[in-house]
Amino acid sequence: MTPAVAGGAPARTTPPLNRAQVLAAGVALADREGLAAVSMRHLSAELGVVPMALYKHVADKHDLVAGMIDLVVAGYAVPPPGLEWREGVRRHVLAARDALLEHPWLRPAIEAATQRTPAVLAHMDTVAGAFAAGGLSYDLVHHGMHALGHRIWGFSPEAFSNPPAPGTLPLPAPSAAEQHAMMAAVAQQYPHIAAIAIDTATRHPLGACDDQFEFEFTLDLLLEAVARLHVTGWSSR
Amino acid sequence: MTPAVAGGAPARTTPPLNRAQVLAAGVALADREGLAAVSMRHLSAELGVVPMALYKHVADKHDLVAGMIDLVVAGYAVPPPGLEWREGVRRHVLAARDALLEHPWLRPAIEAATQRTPAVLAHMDTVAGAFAAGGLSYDLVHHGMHALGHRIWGFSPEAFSNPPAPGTLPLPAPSAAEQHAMMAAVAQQYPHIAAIAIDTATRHPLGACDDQFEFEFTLDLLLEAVARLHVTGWSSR
DNA sequence: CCGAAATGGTGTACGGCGTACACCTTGGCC
DNA sequence: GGCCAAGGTGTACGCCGTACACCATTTCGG
Repeated sequence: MTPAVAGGAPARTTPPLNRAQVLAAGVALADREGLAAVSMRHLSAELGVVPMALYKHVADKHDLVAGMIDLVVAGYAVPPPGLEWREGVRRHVLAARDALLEHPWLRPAIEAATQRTPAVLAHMDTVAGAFAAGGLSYDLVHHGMHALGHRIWGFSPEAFSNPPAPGTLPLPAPSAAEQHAMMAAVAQQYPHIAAIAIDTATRHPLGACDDQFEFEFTLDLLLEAVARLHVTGWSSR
Repeated sequence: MTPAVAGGAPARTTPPLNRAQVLAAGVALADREGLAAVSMRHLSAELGVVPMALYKHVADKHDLVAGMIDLVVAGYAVPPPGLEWREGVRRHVLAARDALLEHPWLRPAIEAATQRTPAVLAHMDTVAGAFAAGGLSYDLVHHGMHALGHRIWGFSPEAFSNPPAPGTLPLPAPSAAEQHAMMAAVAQQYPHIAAIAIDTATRHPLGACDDQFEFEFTLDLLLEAVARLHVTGWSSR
């Protein structure tokens, strides 16, 4: 009742939430249980609060995940200054990839996102700046950025299947004979895919594709191709 | 009552549905109203049937959209045989792009998909075959396919914003003065993006990016880079 | 110091979603 | 004629996002 000091009314049992805490909790929840688990109800429970309380801090669900994306993208590591431009761009992209590997939900979230948020724009600007530091024309920077595409965010657009994804296909493992029969059938119908699989198996006996290698392979392919255009004075018109 | 001929009982007022009809109706609905409008309830209503009836033809929602994807991908145009390999791959990818432009929902659907279905595998096999027709090693074919990534399906991974998307931002258009102020602020914070925008504006006075040009630019960049690796005998090990 | 406003958490309710489950009708076949 | 599978129905459940009215606490200008 009396104003200050202490010992009076319960004041406020817990300090009020704020947007940053909500977003951080969202990121933590997505890291732990996946993007699908980030519902307003689930997240609010996590914060010991009723679902509608979140709407005091985020406009709606889209704003929530946009904020989560922003939070992670703002944390992308920044390479040291003064690098040769190709190395600079390369480091930026690989730094983004590092963050992305820590937050597997980020990729689908970015793909589904419809708006560009501040940190996201800032990252794009930074990468464009890394190109421009090499003296490339903004025309070439522009097209080079398009060529990198989502690689700017740290992931490739994979046409080949992702790993089965946790929670999918709890089928009993097929027997060895069944596996053999299936592979034979696949080889019949998809001979080139089979040939690739065989080639890969002989080259890397233990596992499937090396994602990191594929990523850097294409990244360097693109950077080299852009560099070649640069030295030959390419222009889009 | 009596068996055959005609004129007896109403028989069946409508012939029974089948999977193909359900998938086709799903594609048509997605074309018309977008992927979000394809719910079991909505689609079933479209077919004059109760929601649960669809489950007699489709295992679940995922199976439905997988089937829809399969249906469209199976319809990708096939270039004439006998082309030089780069041109063959190029045509396959551009044919995929054509189909994709007719079905804007396909891109998010593919991105969200978790399983590879038969037509999808067949398309991958076909493209791999187009590479292999040029005598490229399967090692290089493999990495070339990874480099193409989702371009195989006809779309690039665009880091730059998609068009605002129908049904978004019904804000009143900002006044000219407001627009000017906003652009100035953006130019302050994102100087390189601003520089790109200015360069593009001077180069193509009328519109934003030419998506088709960007797509083919990167496609050709990659094909040329792969071709260069091919002639120099590249290998991943 | 008081009262008003702003801030932030609550409770209820609605319409939509995917789908499990039990049921019923119809058609074809022995 | 009787059976069975195929295909359509009806009901119900538990999720989802969020509109809206309400209440508690803090903050702040007069």
